[in-house]
Amino acid sequence: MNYSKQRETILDTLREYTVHPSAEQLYEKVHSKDKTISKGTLYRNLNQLAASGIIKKIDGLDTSAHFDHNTHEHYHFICNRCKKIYDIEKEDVKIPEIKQKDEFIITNHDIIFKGICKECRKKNLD
Amino acid sequence: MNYSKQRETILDTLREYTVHPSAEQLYEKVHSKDKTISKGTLYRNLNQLAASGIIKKIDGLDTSAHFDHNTHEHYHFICNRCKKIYDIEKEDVKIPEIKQKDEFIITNHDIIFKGICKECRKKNLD
DNA sequence: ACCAAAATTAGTAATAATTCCTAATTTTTA
DNA sequence: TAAAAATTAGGAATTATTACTAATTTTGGT
Repeated sequence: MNYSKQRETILDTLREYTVHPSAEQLYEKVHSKDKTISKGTLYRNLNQLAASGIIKKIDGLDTSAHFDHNTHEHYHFICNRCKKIYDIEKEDVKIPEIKQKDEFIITNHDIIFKGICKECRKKNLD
Repeated sequence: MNYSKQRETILDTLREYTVHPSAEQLYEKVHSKDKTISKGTLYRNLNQLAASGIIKKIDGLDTSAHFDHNTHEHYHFICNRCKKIYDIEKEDVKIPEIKQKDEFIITNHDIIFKGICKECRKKNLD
């Protein structure tokens, strides 16, 4: 991968997030820094960065992909009400182990927990 | 939910699958039975059926949602090469348990395993 | 069975997320 | 510093899905 100013801006911007933005959300922020960066460039770079393992692409959270600069293995929780995405540390989960039965070579797995977050639960009690 | 002939056809058709078709794949088959069923009707019904727990909607497998008539809890494996989706029985997985720390009320979770399936592995050895 | 209310439909338009295309520019190589 | 390779902006195209509307079907009470 060659250097490009645009890719640097995109990666830097993603790294400012503690949560995991969608491409659209990231675009807003990237665009506010550099008006000339196009969506094509954003998507291309996010996919390249994910393919080379520098960032992570998370599917299945909602209708769009989300991106995460935190590459250490961890899982996610999405609140069904507010749709916010929280990190679940791997240390807090008993990691699933699968009896492979010679059927599959499993290289990775994602766990997505769903439910109601503390904040939304509180709101409901008012 | 009222009865409708279209919904019956859609559900019957989904139940013919052992794998989990996308809406598009299902549409082909449904359409071959009844040319008048529209995509709008298909999507609406799939979402209604999923909302009422009669079927399951699986996100995060690829770019589209997939649907599963098998409502007993189980996980999925998707092959990175052929993109086929296999069932992983819950009995074959040590279920993850999370230290909730009072933060979340977890109502459900999905696990998606990724890797290479047996068939694709074989092909590579030829 | 009959009828009004509610639910559902087909078909199409609209939207959202993402990829593709192309000519121009930038980066790397040597 | 010039040629080759990679990357870009911007817009068109594609894919997946939802929204809209007038017509039809289903349902529950009589």
